[in-house]
Amino acid sequence: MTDASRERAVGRRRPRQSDIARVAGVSQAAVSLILRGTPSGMALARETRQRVLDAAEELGYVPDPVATRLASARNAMLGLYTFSTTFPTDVAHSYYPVLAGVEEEAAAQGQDLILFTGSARAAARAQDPAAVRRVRVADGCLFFGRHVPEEPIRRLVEDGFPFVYIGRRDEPGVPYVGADYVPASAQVVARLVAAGHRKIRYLREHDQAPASADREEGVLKGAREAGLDTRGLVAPTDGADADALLGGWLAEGVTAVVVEQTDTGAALAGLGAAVGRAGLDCPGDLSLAVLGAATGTRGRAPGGGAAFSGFDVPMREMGRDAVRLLLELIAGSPGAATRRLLPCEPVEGGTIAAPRPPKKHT
Amino acid sequence: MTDASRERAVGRRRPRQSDIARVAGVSQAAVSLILRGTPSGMALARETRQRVLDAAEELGYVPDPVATRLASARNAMLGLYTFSTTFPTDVAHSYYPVLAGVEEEAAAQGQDLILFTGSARAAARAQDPAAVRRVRVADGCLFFGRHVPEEPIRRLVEDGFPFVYIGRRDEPGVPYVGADYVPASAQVVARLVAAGHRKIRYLREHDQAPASADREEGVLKGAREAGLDTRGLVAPTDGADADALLGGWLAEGVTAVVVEQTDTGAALAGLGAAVGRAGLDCPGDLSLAVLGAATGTRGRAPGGGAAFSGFDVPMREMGRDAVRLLLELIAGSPGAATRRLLPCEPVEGGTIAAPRPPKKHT
DNA sequence: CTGAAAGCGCTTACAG
DNA sequence: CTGAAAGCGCTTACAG
Repeated sequence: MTDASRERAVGRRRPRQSDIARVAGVSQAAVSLILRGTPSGMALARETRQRVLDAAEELGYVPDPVATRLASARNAMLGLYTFSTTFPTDVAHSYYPVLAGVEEEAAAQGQDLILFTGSARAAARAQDPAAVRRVRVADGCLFFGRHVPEEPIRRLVEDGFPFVYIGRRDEPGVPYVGADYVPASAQVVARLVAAGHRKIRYLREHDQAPASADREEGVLKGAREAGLDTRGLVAPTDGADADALLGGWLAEGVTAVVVEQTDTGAALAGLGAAVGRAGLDCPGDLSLAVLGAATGTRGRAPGGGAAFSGFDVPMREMGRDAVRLLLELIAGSPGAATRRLLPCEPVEGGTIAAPRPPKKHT
Repeated sequence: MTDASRERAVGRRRPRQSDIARVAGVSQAAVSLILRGTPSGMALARETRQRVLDAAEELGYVPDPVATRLASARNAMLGLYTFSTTFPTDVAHSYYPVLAGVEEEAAAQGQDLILFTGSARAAARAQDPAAVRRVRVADGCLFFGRHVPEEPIRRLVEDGFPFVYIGRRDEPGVPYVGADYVPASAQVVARLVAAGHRKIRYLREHDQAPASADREEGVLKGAREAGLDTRGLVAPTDGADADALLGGWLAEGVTAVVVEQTDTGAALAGLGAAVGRAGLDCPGDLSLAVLGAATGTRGRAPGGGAAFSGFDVPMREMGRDAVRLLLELIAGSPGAATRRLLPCEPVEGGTIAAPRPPKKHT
């Protein structure tokens, strides 16, 4: 068989190890050993190795990740499963920087990413274990999203499949990388108090997620530490009732509002609009603070060009660190804790000022 | 061996078809047939099938996706190779909707996406053929990006690897899904002419990409068809010299400017700023048209709140169609043409008006 | 130092 | 109608 006819015989089909073996005149197993650079592979005759390497190059060989994985080795592929579309229609979607961080670190670590298209449909009937189960084609998987099917995840835990949540989770034993909202939120309240505010309100969305629970906990903690009255402090909203809420608060003498910023941005958008309609100046008439905008995607205060005061969520870093943790889990050697909370950077911003009328400082 | 001890022997390990086979007293292959509900599976004795189904249920069997994919010779994984980071830092990056379309269609077709991260960067700084070759782990691959290494791609063509470009390409034989810029651009000129403009300029970026070439071709075509003088019509810019260009044009009596919108948005941004600095009203003093903003991410005209007149690039649809075409290629049965141009939807917008002073219409 | 064999968990022809 | 066999493309012991 000539080289030419041999190549033709291989045809359109992807080259595999046995093709290389035939060309190089060695066994298929030897090809595997040599290509992977294992000790036993390196021990083979230098000239043999070169022949194999050349043949692989010439044929354009690339290992089949599925076969590799089945034969129980590593893929160098990390899964990314978002419980919603990965590329949301809303371009400014708040969790985007997380994905950028994931991609960045994966690239740095030489890992490719498999996007498990959580077919909007699958999310709806998300209890379908098969949908989640296919993440096994990767060495490990990152999960991301507020609404998470519990049952399929539990199975993954049982099977010992390595995965990491992006965002804190309540379920015991589940590794995650989240943001440390409690102290960050408490500190925002402390700043308001330091500026002279005593009548504060916290506007949060109607949403049950660990991130929301943590922010509220932090706000309450901050209020208590400052000796503030926490009755009526927390006000859930969907954004539509902002005018009424704002009106009531002004009448009560509220001078500062803390707002939760989440995916939808509904609470902040609603309040911002209400402030505008009421013709209020921020921070002149009312101080505002926002809990958790993504770094670099912060909004602007109503009317002014000032950035919101509050803190940033280290989304990019969360993505990066989640990749690192996942890789540690895959290697079987989690270096540090497997449940991590990253600090949120305070943002000075320009929406906090002393309350009007200015209180005389003692 | 009792049933109990057998079950214990199976232990923590996930149940597989051979376990079911043992319990139900049939062959492993029969289990596969029955579980998959194939014709041959359905043909088996009703009672036998029930026994297998029961055993599967009892053991909590779920098929291993890795093995399934290996055996069925399809990975159900499509590559997505972007010649830059997939998740760009700039959230408003213009090609984002394409990715959304890709994800959407992939999900609908039950395909997962492999993001080639590390390799992308390596390819960029090395023209490293090995980097691009890695895409062969997928069943096929989508390529996307302006700056594309040619050599590795040629290699893929030779090997018969299925792939599709998103965006028109000049290389013969390369399948693509692009936008039909020529007629869309010509039509924009026609609209300007219909509004009474005779002195028009086309501002394009310094960039050699098929998309840019097509737009220019369309503008020239439109101008010729309207009997306009095409000398001096086209002006390349990097955005920095906008003031000078604008000044010159006004002196010449130019009443309308067509601008190319690309990734960077430099041309449009530069001109918009210049118009603002000159204190001009748009479209009162100058009509503007933009060639190719992504649907839903259009900018706003300087000063006013009006959307730019021009056309939309059907980015989302390009992404979707590229997935469809790729799947056809993988199946070996391209239904329609393998080089497709999708129509661009005209955008009425609010930046085209009759030139001032109004010309008397004959 | 080298090669042949078994196995990962499935699917799919192909004999009885 | 049913079952045993081969094969998907790899890895990893294990003989020579």
